[in-house]
Parts: sequence; structure tokens; C-alpha cells
Amino acid sequence: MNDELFNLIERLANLLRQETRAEGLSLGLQPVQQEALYYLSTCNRYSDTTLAVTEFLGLTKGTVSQSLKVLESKKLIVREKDKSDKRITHLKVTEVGNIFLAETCPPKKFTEAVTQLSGKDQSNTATLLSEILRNYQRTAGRNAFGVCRNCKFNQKSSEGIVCGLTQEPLSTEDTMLICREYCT
Amino acid sequence: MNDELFNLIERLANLLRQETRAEGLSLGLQPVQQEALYYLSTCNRYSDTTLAVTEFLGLTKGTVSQSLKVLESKKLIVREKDKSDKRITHLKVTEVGNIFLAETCPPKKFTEAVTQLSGKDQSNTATLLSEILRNYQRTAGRNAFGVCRNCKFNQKSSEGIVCGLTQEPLSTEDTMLICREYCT
DNA sequence: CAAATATGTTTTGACTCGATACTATTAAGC
DNA sequence: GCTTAATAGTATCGAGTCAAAACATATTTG
Repeated sequence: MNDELFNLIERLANLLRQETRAEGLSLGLQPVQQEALYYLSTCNRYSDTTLAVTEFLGLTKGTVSQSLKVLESKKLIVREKDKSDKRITHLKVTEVGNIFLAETCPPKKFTEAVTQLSGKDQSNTATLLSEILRNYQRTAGRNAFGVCRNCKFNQKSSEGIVCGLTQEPLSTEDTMLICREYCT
Repeated sequence: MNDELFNLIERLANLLRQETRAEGLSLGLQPVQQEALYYLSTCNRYSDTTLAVTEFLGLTKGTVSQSLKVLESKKLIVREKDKSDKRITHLKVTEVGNIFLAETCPPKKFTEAVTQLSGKDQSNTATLLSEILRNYQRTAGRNAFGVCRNCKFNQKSSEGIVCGLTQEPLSTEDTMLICREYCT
């Protein structure tokens, strides 16, 4: 059974990679670069740095730095220096980047394949895979990278929503993004 | 929902790739080489060729040829010329190769993460992912690569099991392996 | 038997990746 | 405060991936 699940995930990932490669051809984007771009479009302001991308993709920071340089040179992201900590640069997806993502991510044929399942089956699959991912990340000693809204540090008070880690106020849109500090 | 499933599969695959990379370090094996080796250990005699691996991994045959050369140089596979068609070489996993696979594939932490789910949840996940994979392969115009036993060409008669495509007799062990000609 | 097709290898160039070394900034220890 | 350690990030290098194209054999088709 482990073998079967392992096999299925690997094969789906291979197909996704193949389609991603084809879709990125127009801009000369490699699969890993598209993954980084996609991540940056879904994460919050605590998680849009080189190191967060590194952690998310499970690569080394030198490697990721290179991929980000390519994304920047193609005007798909821009760098913004952090106000309070001069070591940190935030990576923001540009309009061009978002347009590209909307057209290619997730890949069309994948979406088509998934929508052939019933809505219930789709959400069941997501729930089950989430649990495996969560277990796996815990076992491997990695950050969970979950949606802010579901984090244990997310505090709702009468004055609005606050992050318990940074004590900063959060907007409703903020809480729908992925955070690297996510904790259950 | 598509986005979520896409995300989950990518992230699981990234973690798997990372662990695979670590496990292959002892032999100096790259993730893609381990994938090829694993595939060869699970496929039948119609599907143990360079082209079948190519199709399975979704790469080009030149690329795959390189990876197989490495596996051969490390004595993990051996080449056997086909008797009837001299263009074809069959790739057999050696004893050493099988020992390596038993220790590393699927990766330990992944197995650990999966076994935290109930048996029923595990088999449900497998069923759902199989369906997505099958849909995806059809949409992308790829071979399904299923287990021989479940293939529509698999014919059970009084004299034993026969492959309807090649008209060759199959053993019970044969029918449990993966075939590139699999068809539902 | 010639032309087309199929299996597989080799080569080339662009790119990935980990490792290492490096810079700059911030935090910690005394 | 001042030194040391830790953190965020970049640059370089060598091994390896990958697609594309050219090539060599062997088989099938007409």
C-alpha cells in the first residue's frame, strides 16, 4: 500500500512536471522556477523571502537564489527591501507574473483530469493528502507551511485579527495566504 | 480545489525527492536514476526497455539512456539482448539493485507518514489518486502503465493465462507486474 | 530490395543542484 | 560597548539533468 501511494504520487508529479515544462517554454521558464513563482503568489508577507522559498521547495538557498534571479530578470517578480531588517528582501509577484500563473498554474490537463471526479471525491482526496503531507513534514522535521487562518498563532479579537508571533495586525486577505510559521 | 490538489501533490513530490536524494547519496545515485531503477523492479518483460522507462518517466530517450548507463556502471542493472528483436535490450535489476531498493524505496519517512493513516484511508487515497492519474494520462495521451492482471488483454483460460497482444503465456508472477501496454 | 519505421546511443549546450566561500546585517554574550 | 555568533542572501564551481539533434542498427512495409 505504501508502495502504491508512493508510485502514484511520483507518477502524477512526473506528468505535472512534464506539462509544466511545456507550459513554461514560451517564457523560457524551468519547472522549478514556475514552482517558486507559484509559491510566491500564494504566501504572506512573512514568507516571501529567499529562505522561505528554499524551505518550501526543499532545496539549498544558493540554488534558489539563482532561480529567483531568473524570475526577476524576466520581470515576473520584484525585490523589496525590508524596512526594519536590512538583511531581508521581500519578493513580490508582478502583474505579468500573475497573468502567466493564471494561464498555466495549475496545468490545464491536470485540472481537466481532476474535475472528472465528483466534488466530494476531490475534497476527500485533498483532505487525505493534506494529512499525509502534514505527517510527512512532521517526520522530516520541516515547517508545515499552512494557511494563516488555521494557524494556532492566529488570534481573533474585537479589534481584528493579530499574529501571535509578530503581534502585527492581519487583514482578512492576509489570513488566506500561506505562512511558513504555520503551526497547529 | 484544483489548486489545492496541485499544491499538495507538488509538495509531497518535493519532499519525496528530497528524501530520495538523501537516501541515494551512499551510492551516488540521483533521484531520477532511483526512479528508473524502481520502475524496472516493478515492470514485466514487455516493459523493461529504454523506451518504456522513457515513456514512464516522461523524459526523452537520450536522457534516459544516460541514466541507465549510470545504473549499469554501478552494477544495479544488467542488459540482456532480446532473442527475437535485436534492436531491443531488456534491463534487469540485479541482486545488489534489489537490496538497495528494499532499503530505500519507498523512503522510510514517507512510509511512516502514510502508516499513520488508517488502512481504509490509505486505500481510499490510492483509489482516488489512481483515478486522477488515469484521467490525466488519458488527457495527456499517455500509456496507462497498469498491472498486467487488470489489463483487458489479459486472458484467463483453462490452459493458464495468456497475453492477448503477444499471445504468450503468463505466469501468476508475471500478471502482478506493471505493463506499458496496459489497457482498460 | 529500397524506403520508412523503431530501438537505442552519443554529443552538445542550457540549466539544476549541493557545497563552499563570501558579504552584510542583526542578535547574543560578556 | 565590543566581540562573537547567528541569520539572510549572493557568487562560484563541478557534477549531473535535460531536450534536441545526429547517428547507428535492426525491422517492417511497400
